Amino acid sequence: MKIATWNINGVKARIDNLLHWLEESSPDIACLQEIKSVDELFPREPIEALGYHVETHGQKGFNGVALLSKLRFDEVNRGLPGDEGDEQARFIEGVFSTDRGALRVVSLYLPNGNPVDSEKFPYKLGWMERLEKWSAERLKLEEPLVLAGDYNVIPEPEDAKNPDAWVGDALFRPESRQAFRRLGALGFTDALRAVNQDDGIYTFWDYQAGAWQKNNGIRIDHLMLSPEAADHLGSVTVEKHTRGWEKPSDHVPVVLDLKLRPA
DNA sequence: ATGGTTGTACAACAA
Repeated sequence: MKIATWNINGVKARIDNLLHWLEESSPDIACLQEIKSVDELFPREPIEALGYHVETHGQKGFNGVALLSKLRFDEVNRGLPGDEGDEQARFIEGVFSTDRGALRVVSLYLPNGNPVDSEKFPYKLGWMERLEKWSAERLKLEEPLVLAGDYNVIPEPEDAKNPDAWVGDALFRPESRQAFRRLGALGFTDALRAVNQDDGIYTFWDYQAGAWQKNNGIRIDHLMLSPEAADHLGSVTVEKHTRGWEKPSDHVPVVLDLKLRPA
């Protein structure tokens, strides 16, 4: 079963690319981030025409996440618990039936956190704490769980072409990296790193300053697996070619093959 | 070091 994550940076600007990618890559479950759309205006019809069920958690203008699935949703939960005042749409969980029982998949868009001297950085760290608490609870279920999305965290210097340029940035601050590592300490596996330790694997290239042409990228889109999901880990692929398409997103899809089958 | 780009119910802001 293929589970993919992709920050599409605006679903309206990216709908042609998205449909082409769905046909080409054909993930069973796709986790999208930065749809930048309210639920009512999400272009669900052409996606449903390709055989996908669509669930969104959107807001006007910014943020917004979605789950597209060839499997029927048994359950959908929107929003990361732990802060009643948080209005930002950054989290959606779907539950599916497989040959090994329930599979939980989360599409998450972790806050960027810049500038670090603003309220945005503590919001990011608070969000990561809430994610940690929520994840620790979910781990008790001992089920396959995939936390997929744009984490806005560069885990290690090897995950950036020019790590020096990111020192002090919210994506590379020690506090952000520590919070990411705490997910590992809880028992989650970074799927890409479990299958490939090479340097120079990136998932994001800025639109500015010729970053793509210089391969000045960073790896910030991650699939974190519970032990029961990691037990079924197959291949992990970064679909870098999509960054060279017309009107590309600044992120590319990361696709995980889990050795599970739909029920 | 600076400036560079793209998206969003179109206007500043986010990244």
